[in-house]
Amino acid sequence: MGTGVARADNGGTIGHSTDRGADSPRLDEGLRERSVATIYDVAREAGVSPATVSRVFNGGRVTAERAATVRAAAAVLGFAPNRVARSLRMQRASVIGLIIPDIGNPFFTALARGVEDAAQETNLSVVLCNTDEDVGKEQRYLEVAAAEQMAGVIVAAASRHRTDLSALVDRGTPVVAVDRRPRGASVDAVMMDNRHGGEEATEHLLARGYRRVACIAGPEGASTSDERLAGYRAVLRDHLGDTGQPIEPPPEYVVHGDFRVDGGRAAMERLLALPEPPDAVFVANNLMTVGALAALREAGHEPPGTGLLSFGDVPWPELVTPSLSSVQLPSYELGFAAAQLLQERIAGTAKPLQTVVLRTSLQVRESTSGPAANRGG
Amino acid sequence: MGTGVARADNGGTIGHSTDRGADSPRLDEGLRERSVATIYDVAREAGVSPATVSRVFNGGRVTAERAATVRAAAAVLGFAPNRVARSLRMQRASVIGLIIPDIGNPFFTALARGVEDAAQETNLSVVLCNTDEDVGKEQRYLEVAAAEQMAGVIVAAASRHRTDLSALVDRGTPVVAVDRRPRGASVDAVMMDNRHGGEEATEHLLARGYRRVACIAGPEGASTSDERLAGYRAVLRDHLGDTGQPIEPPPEYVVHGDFRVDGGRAAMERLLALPEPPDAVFVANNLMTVGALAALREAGHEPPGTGLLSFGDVPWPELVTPSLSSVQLPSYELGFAAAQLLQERIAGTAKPLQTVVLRTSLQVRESTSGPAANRGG
DNA sequence: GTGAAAGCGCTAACAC
DNA sequence: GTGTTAGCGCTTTCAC
Repeated sequence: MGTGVARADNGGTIGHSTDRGADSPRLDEGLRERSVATIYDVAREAGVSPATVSRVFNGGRVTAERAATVRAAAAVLGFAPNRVARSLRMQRASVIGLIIPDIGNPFFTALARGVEDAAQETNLSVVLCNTDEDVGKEQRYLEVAAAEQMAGVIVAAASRHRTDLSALVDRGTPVVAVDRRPRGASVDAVMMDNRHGGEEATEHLLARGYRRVACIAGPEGASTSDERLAGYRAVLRDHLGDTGQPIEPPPEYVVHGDFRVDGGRAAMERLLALPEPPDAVFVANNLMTVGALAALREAGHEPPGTGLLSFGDVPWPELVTPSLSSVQLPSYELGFAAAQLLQERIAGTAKPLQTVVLRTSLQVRESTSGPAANRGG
Repeated sequence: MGTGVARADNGGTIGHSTDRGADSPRLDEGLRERSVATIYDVAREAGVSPATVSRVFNGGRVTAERAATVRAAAAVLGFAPNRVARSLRMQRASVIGLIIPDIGNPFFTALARGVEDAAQETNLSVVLCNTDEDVGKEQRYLEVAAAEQMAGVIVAAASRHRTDLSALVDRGTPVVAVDRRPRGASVDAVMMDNRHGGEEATEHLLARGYRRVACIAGPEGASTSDERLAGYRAVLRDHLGDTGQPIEPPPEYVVHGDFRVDGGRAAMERLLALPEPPDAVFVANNLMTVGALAALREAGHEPPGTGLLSFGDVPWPELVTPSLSSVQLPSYELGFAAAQLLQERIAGTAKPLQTVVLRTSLQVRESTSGPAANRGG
């Protein structure tokens, strides 16, 4: 006792107090910090038990009058619940992790916005971790998420084969994969219809009169890339040219890049060096399109003379002339849906694992208005 | 006691055990989760005390042999320290928060990379929070940072006047302001030399022969904007024109935007509507430059005929033709320095508060190669 | 509806 | 060097 509390109706609350006099030993030797109010302080101030304070802040059953007293006391003391203690007790933090491979890519930042907005609806805060496409860094973040007992994690995996979600899955932390699903992981997933996007893109190019349609694909083995490429291939296979004959693009018309700017540039340069260069190119992601466009310009092949169609908008599309046609990706929606799914799991739904697939849509702009031969003719 | 441990040399370790049989009550009613090993489990497995396990994982003095035993036991059990419990005990989490106003702006993403790289050197993980320039959202994140007992926070404030760091400062959490320093906050800061950048930009424009130099400034009251504008004004005031007379730009040559794309466009449109439009424009941030360039193009005033110089590179500069001259910002370095400063504070340095100022540098490209009148003459 | 009390998993005195 | 032990601040039975 000896805490010298004025309220007589509360003398019994002992054992905890934030009465840390200058003589009481502190945990840290560093700067002397102002002490922070705990539920025990609030309880004493309000003349109730700590349990009641806890109930007030967690929607337990407390009489309105008492609740008001507690809130007032909390306000006076500037009390805010200690989330660390709460997490330890609950075995679960009020935080969800969002792990993305490239914070500089607007696709992922839009996705992050979707996650945040969906998480807004509950009390979960979102923390963002950028792996820079580095599997090691990603692994560390996954372990941190587990060790921090995050309520759930949304992950756009850096690698389909090497990303290992087991640290989380093993301890029962809900995980949702977005955009890319790591091989063999038993988790919910939200993806987009890459194949459909590739088909739509290729069909559009053909419809606009381009005849030698190439594809700058992503890394071989990446599921997103493979599916986009499959869409491209399927359309070309089914397409009959002006002569009524199927168009068989030479195998050199498919080149693989690395989903980055320089890879796109190199790929386009390879394409342009071909004996018969393509008259249109479908590029499998936005960053490679930036590089591809640069290469096209340097070679004097500005779109739409050579058609250019990007899977996903390039960053700041308003900067680019001519404006670039693109497959519009549901990036925000991907994030939003993933966060909703995750929150269902956190709430404890027992539904079987599910995969949600969102559609892309085509945005036609200037860069695919038709081959040079068609224009002015 | 009833824990059924095989190791005879450890029968005394009781009170804790992760022996959660199917009949023992669990905290959560949801999915039955696989139990996670604790230091008590490791201690039992290794035949040592929990304290020793803790020491092994925290660099305490333990004999090499014992340490090896402990590590082996930990490996067998798949033990990873529970960071939540650790944070509660230490009154400090192993996490630093980075709060930025716009995750879509490459300036801030580069800054974030700097923070991450600097934090790599210690065991602190970085969690990123995006406030979307919304002071309310920012406030919530600041409170979360406090409630989560983050070891420190780096914040690029959404507002100079309304951002309130007191939740953190009051509890003694180290805070470093980057890029913008909230008014009256007693925190370390890492800024760049905005005024110098504005001066250098304006001098360059004059040196290239532009004579009617305007400025699209940021929001009035934003310190970063005010300083850039002050640099612009100072140079014009000191500059003598071809006639030996000072150049007095009309007051309409300074227009304020909102640091966003649309604001830049609107500002440029106002400038172009003037009876005597400027022949060069210094734009106080990258996003407004995007809008300004669009307006310029629509009006048929492509740079460099009208000079355009951006404070900070536009996103994906390789996309833009003509290439844009710009004041290069030390964004990565800003983040790196901020994280270093923060880590010093976390380590407990007692240095007085400091403000680090980093220099900008000018990158000359095509958009400022000289006014239309000069070329070809 | 309310209070007492038992931990969540860890670290840091303190004793040996 | 190592073990014992007391909490960090919270939530949640369990009793009343």
